[in-house]
Amino acid sequence: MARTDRLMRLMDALRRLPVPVTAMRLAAETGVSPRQLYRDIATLRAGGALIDGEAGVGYRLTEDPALPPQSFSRLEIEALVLAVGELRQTGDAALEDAGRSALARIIATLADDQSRQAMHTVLRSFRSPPARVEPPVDMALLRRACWEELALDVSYRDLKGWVTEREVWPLGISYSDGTLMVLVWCCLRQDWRVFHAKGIENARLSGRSFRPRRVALLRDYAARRAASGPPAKA
Amino acid sequence: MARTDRLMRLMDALRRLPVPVTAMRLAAETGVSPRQLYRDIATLRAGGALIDGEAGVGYRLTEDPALPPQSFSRLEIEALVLAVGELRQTGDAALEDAGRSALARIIATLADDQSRQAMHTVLRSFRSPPARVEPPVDMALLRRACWEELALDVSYRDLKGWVTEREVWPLGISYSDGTLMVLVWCCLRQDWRVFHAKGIENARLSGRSFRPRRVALLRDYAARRAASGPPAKA
DNA sequence: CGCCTGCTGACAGTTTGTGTCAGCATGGCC
DNA sequence: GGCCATGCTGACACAAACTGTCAGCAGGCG
Repeated sequence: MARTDRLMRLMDALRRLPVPVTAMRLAAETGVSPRQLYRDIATLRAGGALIDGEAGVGYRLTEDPALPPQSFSRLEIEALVLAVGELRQTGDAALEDAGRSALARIIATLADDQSRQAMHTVLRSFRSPPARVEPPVDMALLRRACWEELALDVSYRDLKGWVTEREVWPLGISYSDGTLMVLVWCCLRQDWRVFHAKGIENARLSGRSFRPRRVALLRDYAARRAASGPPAKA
Repeated sequence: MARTDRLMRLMDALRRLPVPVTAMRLAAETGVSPRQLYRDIATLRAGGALIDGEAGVGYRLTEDPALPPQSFSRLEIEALVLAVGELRQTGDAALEDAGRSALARIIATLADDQSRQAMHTVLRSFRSPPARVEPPVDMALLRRACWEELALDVSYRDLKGWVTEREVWPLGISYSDGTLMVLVWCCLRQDWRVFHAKGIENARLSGRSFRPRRVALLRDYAARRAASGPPAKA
């Protein structure tokens, strides 16, 4: 891949050399004819690089959206920003903070200062108003149980209002349509169930850990759902 | 740059598709003959990618050298998974794909194999059922206008049903409470407005680009909102 | 064994990349 | 204005790279 490599070196030269830098100089730097240099510049521009060229002066690298191989595309960052913003709706503050923190770290790895600052600004601007709801249940406990594969004893009030006591193996937390949900293997029904978090009135560690492993159970669940449609709603 | 682009898509496919994945599948995914797929795999390997291929089984992406190692906490990863899952609700397929792709890349950088595979399983298990709504408006156009700072002429139907024609400067896309929203500077009202995406009945580039820059406008918006509460709803 | 799959070589056709030459447009200088 | 340096584009021919087709080998799995 001689060409791709050369384009990388071109970008590097644009960043490194004192501005303005002439096409002739860049051509020498990358070992290519002036004509080809112009073509390479065109390629970079087509790829999103903002290279300012002025007749009689030279080139200036205005912005470096180093999208390709290394970093994230602009759309990907935008998607993550939007997605993390939605976490507020879950009412789970720890989760939201974690999302913001992860996102901040991702943004910090962006190549150039300018897009980094731009994304930070966007991130701050779109902070949605409080409007947060109380987490219906101890999400931290649920998460810990998922990760450490610990069985839980829960009191669960289903959508009809009936309360039952069960041992469940929590597999994951999901959020959709404004509702926090927990996927569990229900030892009472010997089947998968999706509990609404607000229905979990009491949850405590049973002291037992469950087997098979969480990942294996999830795989089974995914396979079964693929075979027979969505599961019953507990 | 067809080839380089295709190699990127190949990497993405390797990260995204359930393992193991056959060469035939990857060839179809990248629109290339099986023979060429083998050549592309060889190219990626030459570039440092650790792709494990086994006869009779398929390919497995072992490690992703394209990213600096980043360490995320388990909770952070969980938050991102949950957040990205919610993107489906926006009805914007491009956005959702970008989110999944970014997430797959992040997960690929996780230190140990075990949590990586666990997250992949979780990611796949929780794929929510289709249930997708049509994007109410050309989101790609809106995004492009935001990024390239291009003014738009829109027909907007507000919540009372009144339709107006305006020139707006789109600043960003937001999603909350099940509704896609677009923050704009409205040239008609000379003020910020938050448009509901479904109310934008027609949007086309006016041919003008706007100043001040998007980031500066967003900063102003954030500052003003901090001073005087949320903006009017157009 | 038969099948699926990864993997490699060879060949031809096509595409792409490249250098050379020519010319136009623009900004700065005298 | 003339002049020069420089960005930029088109045309053309040659070279290099890429790609599909065909063929064959090897390893896992039932």
